[in-house]
Amino acid sequence: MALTMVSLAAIADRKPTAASAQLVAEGRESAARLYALLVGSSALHGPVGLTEQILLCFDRALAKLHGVNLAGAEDDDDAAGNGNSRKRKSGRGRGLTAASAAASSKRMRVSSAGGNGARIERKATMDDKFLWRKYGQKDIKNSKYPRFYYRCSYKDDHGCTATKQVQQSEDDDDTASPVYVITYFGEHTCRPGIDAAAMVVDGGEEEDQLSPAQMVISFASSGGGGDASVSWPCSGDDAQNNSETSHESRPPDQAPAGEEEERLRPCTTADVSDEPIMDQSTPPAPELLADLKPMDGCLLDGESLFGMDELVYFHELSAALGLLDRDWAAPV
DNA sequence: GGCATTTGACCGCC
DNA sequence: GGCGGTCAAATGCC
Repeated sequence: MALTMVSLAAIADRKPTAASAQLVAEGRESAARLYALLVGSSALHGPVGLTEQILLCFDRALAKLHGVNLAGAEDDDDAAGNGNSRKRKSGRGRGLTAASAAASSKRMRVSSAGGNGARIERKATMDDKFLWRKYGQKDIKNSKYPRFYYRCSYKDDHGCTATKQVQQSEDDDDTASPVYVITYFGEHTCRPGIDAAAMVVDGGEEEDQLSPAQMVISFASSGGGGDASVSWPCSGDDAQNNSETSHESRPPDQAPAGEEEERLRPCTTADVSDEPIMDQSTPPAPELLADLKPMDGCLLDGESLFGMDELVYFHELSAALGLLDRDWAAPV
């Protein structure tokens, strides 16, 4: 189940293609048929709930494939600067192998409104509960901004292999808040039980880590105008360490009038229910991630975070997109 | 002095 | 040879 959801999220974050959209649509239709069968069996509440979640995730994937930015997250390939980081193939002899890098890479996006570039960059990209040490910087071909390389400060002390790469997105040049794409590699062995990368995918599902998961997190501002959604494949307790996620953070000193860091909170289920999901503008301070409540229904241990009205919405959306047969069962 | 950062050089893959 | 990732000496900061 978790693997399914993560895969769907991964699909959803890639650029839409007719082929992939069709595949997702077909998968969605199959899930719908399964749902219809399960609904016919009154004693199958568990499977029904799971199927509902599958349908929701398909809907989200389809919506993204067709440019409906439900999660407010841009394509991470573009965000990383023409996708170079995605194409990482060689781990080099001294570093991560290609396999290990791909196995555990997790990405997230962090934005921060203008101002002191260096300070903001650090503020926006370093507050993830881990102590990082910069060990390199590299200009990336066809990318306007350099890529920064960090490793866990406890690499020497504890042999911690966790590393991360930070690169400013070129997509947001025209905005006041630069967006940083953070890619995590390896695991934090310095703090047993905590792994900034692995946290993204549901714990214990090794398969999930065999390919970079594409998680999307967006945040709403309580002040309005900020919409939000989160695709969160792990429990809320792990929220602070989620990576391969997208979120934007706007430091308080650069926040628009009336916004303060304390108000920058991740959206909750209620946020999503109340507002249409199109884009995020006011992200939380990373430290606030610790208090995040995951709101995507994908992997929340049997708890669907979407109401059925939302399912209908996605159903209608998919139908409007012309991808799906209209006879698949969307429960109301 | 200790630590983190910077930056040119090096390595390995394609 | 180009490229991305890492190393390690030099440098800066506290």
